Formats: sequence, C-alpha cells, structure tokens
Amino acid sequence: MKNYLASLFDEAAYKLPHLREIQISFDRPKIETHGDISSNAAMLLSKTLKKNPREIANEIIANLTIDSTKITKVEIAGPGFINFFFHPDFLAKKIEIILKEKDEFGKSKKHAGKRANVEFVSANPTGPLTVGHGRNAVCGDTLANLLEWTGYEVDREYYFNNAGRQMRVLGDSVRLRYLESLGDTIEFPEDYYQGEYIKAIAESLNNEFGDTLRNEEAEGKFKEKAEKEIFLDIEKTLQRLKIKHKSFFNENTLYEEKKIENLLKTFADKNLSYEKDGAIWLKLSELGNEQDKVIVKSTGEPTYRLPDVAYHITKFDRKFDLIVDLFGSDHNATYPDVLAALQALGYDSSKVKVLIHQFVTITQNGEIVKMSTRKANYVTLDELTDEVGADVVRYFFNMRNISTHMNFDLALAKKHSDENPVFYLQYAHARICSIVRAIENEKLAAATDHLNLLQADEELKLIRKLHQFEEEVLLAAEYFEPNRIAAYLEELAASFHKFYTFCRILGTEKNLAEARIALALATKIVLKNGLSILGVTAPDRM
RNA sequence: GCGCCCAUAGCUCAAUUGGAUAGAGCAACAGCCUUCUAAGCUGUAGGUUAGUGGUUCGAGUCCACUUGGGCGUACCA
Repeated sequence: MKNYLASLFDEAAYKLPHLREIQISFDRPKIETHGDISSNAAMLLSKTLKKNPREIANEIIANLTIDSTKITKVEIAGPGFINFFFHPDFLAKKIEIILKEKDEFGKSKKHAGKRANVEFVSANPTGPLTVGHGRNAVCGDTLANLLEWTGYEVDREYYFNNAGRQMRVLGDSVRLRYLESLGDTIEFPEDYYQGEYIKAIAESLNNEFGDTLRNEEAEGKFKEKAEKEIFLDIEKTLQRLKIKHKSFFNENTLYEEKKIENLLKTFADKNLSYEKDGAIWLKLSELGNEQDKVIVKSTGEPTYRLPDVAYHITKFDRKFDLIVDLFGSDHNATYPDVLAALQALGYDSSKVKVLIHQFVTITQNGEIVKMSTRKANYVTLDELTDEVGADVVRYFFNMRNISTHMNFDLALAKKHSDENPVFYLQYAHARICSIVRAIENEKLAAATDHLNLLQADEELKLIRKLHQFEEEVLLAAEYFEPNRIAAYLEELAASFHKFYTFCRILGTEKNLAEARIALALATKIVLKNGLSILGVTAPDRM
C-alpha cells in the first residue's frame, strides 16, 4: 500500500516539485475511520509555502492519478492529513501472494549480499547461564533471525576469555573441591565459586585421575576441565532454546596471533597512547571521550579495553558490513572507548551497532533475587526452561523492548504459565490447523477466485493485518526491536480469533467458504513465519 | 558528584521513532459453547503518560530542570 502511494506521489512531483523537498511519511492511522493510509505531506509543506495545509492537500490530491479499482476514497481530514481508503478487492490480492510465497513471505532482499556479525551471550565459562543471560541469548538470536529475514548472511558469534582472574579463581575452586573429594580438609574461601557444579567437576576429575592431581596447579587440568565442562553445559542450555553460535572467539587468539602487540604498536605510532606511572594510557580525551584510560597496567597486563579493540578490528578484517554487539547494561561504560579507538584508527565505527539491554529483575515470592555466579545465588536458564518450556522463555524475552527494566516473577511465571500470550498465538495457529483437518472431509479447499466475497468487518480487518507483516519485519530489523514482531503477532492472532468466532466456514456457501479458507491459510503462514523469527514453535494441536 | 538507561490503567507492557480520540494482556465485574478447539469471543470499569517549563501546525515521544529507580563510574571483565 505504502509503496503504491509513494509511486503516485513521485508522479505528482513532476507537477508539484516542492513535494521532493520534504520527507513524506505514509502512516497507518490508529483509527479506522481515518482510512488505510494517511499522509502528512500537506502539513510539512505549509511552512515553506506559507499556505493553509488543507489548501495544499487539495492541490496534491488534484495532481494524483487515482485508480478507482485500487483506491476508493481520498479525503482531507483534521489539520491537513490526506487519508486514502483502499479497495477491498485490491487488498485481498495479498492472500494470493502469501499462499504462493509460503515460508518466504515476509523475507526481503533489502540487504542481500551483505554480511553481518552478531555477538551475543559472550559469558565467560565460569558457571551455568542464568536467567539474566537468557535475555541476551534470546534477543541476540532473534535479532540475528531478523537480519537474515532482510537478506543478511549472519554469523552468530560468542566471545569469551579463559585467561583472566575469574578463570584462575575458578580453577582453584575446582582444585580445592578436588582435594576435598580426596578426603583432605580444606578451607574454601568465601569469594570462590560456591556452586554445586564445581563439586561435580572435581568429582569427575577424581574418577578420571584418582589422586594423581594432588600437586597439579589450579591453572592446569583443573581450569581446563572446568572450562570444557561448563562450556558444554552452556552450549546445551542454548541449544534447548534453539540457539547455536557459528563461532566461539577466544580472546587468547588475539595474543597468540600478536594482534595485541601490533595494536599497541599502532597506537604508539599514531601517537594515540602514552606512558605514565608505568602504565600505557590511551588518549581517549583527545578523541572526545571523558578521560584517558589505561590499556596496559603497570604490571604489563592489558586491561580489557585493549583486546576489545583488537577483537573488533578482527570483525572489520573479516569484512562484515554490519557488526552488532549485544550487551547487558553493566557494559554501558566500555563501548564508547572501543568505538572511539576504532574511529581513530580509521575504521568506520558506524558499522558497529551496540545494543544495550537492561537487566532482568527476578522476584521470587515478592523478594528480589540478586544474581551472582560467584555466590551461586542464581536461577539458571535451564531451571527456567524446565519449568515453563523453551517457547515461553523465548517469547517472554522477545516480547519486551530491550530497553525496559524487565520484571520476572518466577512464582507467577510458573503458576500462570498458561496465561502467557504465547499460547494465544499458538492457539490461533492450532485452530487453523484444525480447520484444515475439518475441511478435508467436506471436499472443500482454499480458493482465491472469489476473494471479493470477503466483506465482513472481521475479514477485512484480518486482511489488513496480513498486509502489515512485511513492513513489521523490516522495521523490527531496522530498529533492532524484536518485540515489534511479538506485538504484531498478538494483533494478528486477535484479528484471527475474531474472524474465527464470527466467520464460520463449514455450513457457509461454497465460494465464500473457500475464500475464507484461503484467508485462514494465509494467516497460518504469517503466524508461523512470525513465530519462526522469534524462535517459537507453531503447534498443529494444543 | 559524573555518565548511560528507565518512569504510561491496581500489575506486566504497547503506542507505526513527532501525528488525529494513549491501547493490549493479567487482575475485577457482567454475558456467550447441540455447529471448524471456550488456551476463544462480547461488554463494563480502570489515565493529569512521575512533576514543572520549553520547542511547533501537533509532544507519551524532542530539549531543560526536578523527583524516584537500575547499571556503570578501576592499573576488574
């Protein structure tokens, strides 16, 4: 609809050149009586032309070539909106297109040929993924899906670091538990990893090696085994939510391939760094940031900033057209430094899209659960998946804008899980499948020869809703907002449930019945496609 | 103190990125199943969009300040 109108306006611009000077928007009015599409062109021009917007609107309309089989009415309303009413037959043609394109309907080639990298989860392997990581995992994967739907080839990437202090403590935690399992009396420090999984890893080392590791160092077998086991668990947890990364990028490779060393040299050569108090500093204040930051400590150890920059350079080297980083809000202070450094080195930092999602507050019986992997005070993502199922987990994290501070009442999620809106969507799909089963006995099939019979209010509203899908996918991808898809699907399902209630198929005259079947099947396709973007199943029965 | 994010119905969240009369779901109340799944539908009630000022044809949305919350603010990641 919008594309069609845009072409009409383009044509009119030959006669009204000032139409080219403004950014015309075509909106879907909230209120039905305002038409299918509304344009604000006249209001935007009223200032430059110093004329009443309604007068301008009249001029514009006079210069539009209106095909009455497509547009039935054009009117000027309110302060100067131009409202367009489309012909129902024209709108119904969408059903044919949907039935033809099936799984492909909604995909676009807008970014065909481009490559995107989406980095998400990226939790260091110190323990199981928590509900907190769940939001990052689900949103990251859904964003990657969305980009794929707009034509990108997407690499899902997981960045981790098995070198730092955290991992040393992890290895030593395992070592102590191992000694304990051998019968030694140990003192387990309070700031070590308290989780039961540490004991399990120690136990399996005991089974495998007996007491031969008594003098092994923490950073040897202990850390190695812990990292391996924990990563296996993380991957399994993600897999349950249908998340699979293409690559796991280890920070270590940046050292092994001398990327850190080279970067330091480049910073020095370009006069972007300096030495002070035995440390190396990056001149971030010259790059527009608040203050200079240390990139190599006086101990000779780099801070996280340095490998972060080096890591992002590898993303540029790997020729991605779009680089997406999804972090929790605890990282919000770090990325401006990385972006500034990249820009100073000549990389186009506008290719990097940093997304920050807010934290999930978990409440259990009215009390806030403070998550800490170290203190083993957390609810794991696996536990949540066990409790409510993968579809609910995925839908729950997808249904809200990533910028919201989300509340998650565990007790409520478990108790009222069947009140989750995801079932509302799935139920709509299952109902259509049920129709399909029922019509087979009645010798009925979908037919698009008499779509003009679809004139009931519920039918027309549903058709209009189907029109929106392609646009919603594009917008959700463009703004990196997966929740738009969830919101759209809820509206679509609502339109369908109303249609289902008021527009029966069995017992209706054949031509109308078959047109309704076509409409139902088109709805089924769009529901399924939308759910697949969210990573949620579309069941045939419920 | 400073930086980023947030504040919308009793609760959880939307609102086409500045559009016309701010919408859903829970919860509450009143209805609808001899007919394709009632995990559904219909209706009622619920709002000074935290507050004050500003920008303009037009503000929940943009700007400034205030209040209240989250996350940061390391030679931790």
